[in-house]
Amino acid sequence: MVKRALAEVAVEACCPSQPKLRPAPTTPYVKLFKSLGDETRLEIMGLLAAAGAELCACDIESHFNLSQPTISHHLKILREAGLITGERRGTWVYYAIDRAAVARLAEFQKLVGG
Amino acid sequence: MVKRALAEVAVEACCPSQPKLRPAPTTPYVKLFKSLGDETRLEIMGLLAAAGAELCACDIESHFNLSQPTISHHLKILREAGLITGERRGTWVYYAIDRAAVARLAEFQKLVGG
DNA sequence: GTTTTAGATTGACGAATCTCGATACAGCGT
DNA sequence: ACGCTGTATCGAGATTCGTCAATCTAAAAC
Repeated sequence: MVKRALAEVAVEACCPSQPKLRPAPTTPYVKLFKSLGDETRLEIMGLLAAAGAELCACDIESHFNLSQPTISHHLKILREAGLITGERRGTWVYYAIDRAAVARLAEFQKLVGG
Repeated sequence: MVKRALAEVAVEACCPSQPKLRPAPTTPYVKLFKSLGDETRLEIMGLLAAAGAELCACDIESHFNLSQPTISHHLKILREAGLITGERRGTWVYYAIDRAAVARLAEFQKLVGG
């Protein structure tokens, strides 16, 4: 009788009472992934990675069929997400991949099961 | 004279003529990052990671103050991005992190400078 | 077959996002 | 000081996205 009652409970419940599952905070990564979740911005990252060095904004612009304000906007988003660094030298601004960003990717990767 | 001419060019040009920089294709990662670029979906990933096992949809829903259709929608997006797997067993659907997704994150990481 | 319950789908609305033209700002050269 | 060039910011329009209530489908129990 007891045995049967337990069996019934097991069938009825899909979730055997996990009241307080405490996942690691993922909020810090939202901005990171939101920034990477755009075709143009990802291509900018690929461009900087392929260059292996810093590129000036005009260089990046010339690789797209997008207006200058649009590229500038994307560069700003990448900068604010900590994915790239931008340094003004004279008239031009040079952008490069921020290596700390790669580290944060590794962190998240470990978090989700690496 | 020749020397001086070269110097002038170096000053005037920020981009020393890199006509065909051929970055690795980043397009395949767009959907991946777009899916991760949402607070709720990222938290679902954290939940599944913390569980270390599959969870049924009802379990995931109970951790949010969002409607059932909304969670279902997010789960679909994560599934279509290859980030999680969903398997129906009887009445319930069980979700788990797709380990291949972690591998793709590592790929991208290597691409941008790991 | 009917009822019940877990999930998925549909349609609609508000918010966020991408894009552009126009404009403003920063540095260099004259 | 003035103009010129590279970059950033400011609206505004168009599209995408997150959310919900309502509805539909799938599987199990009766």
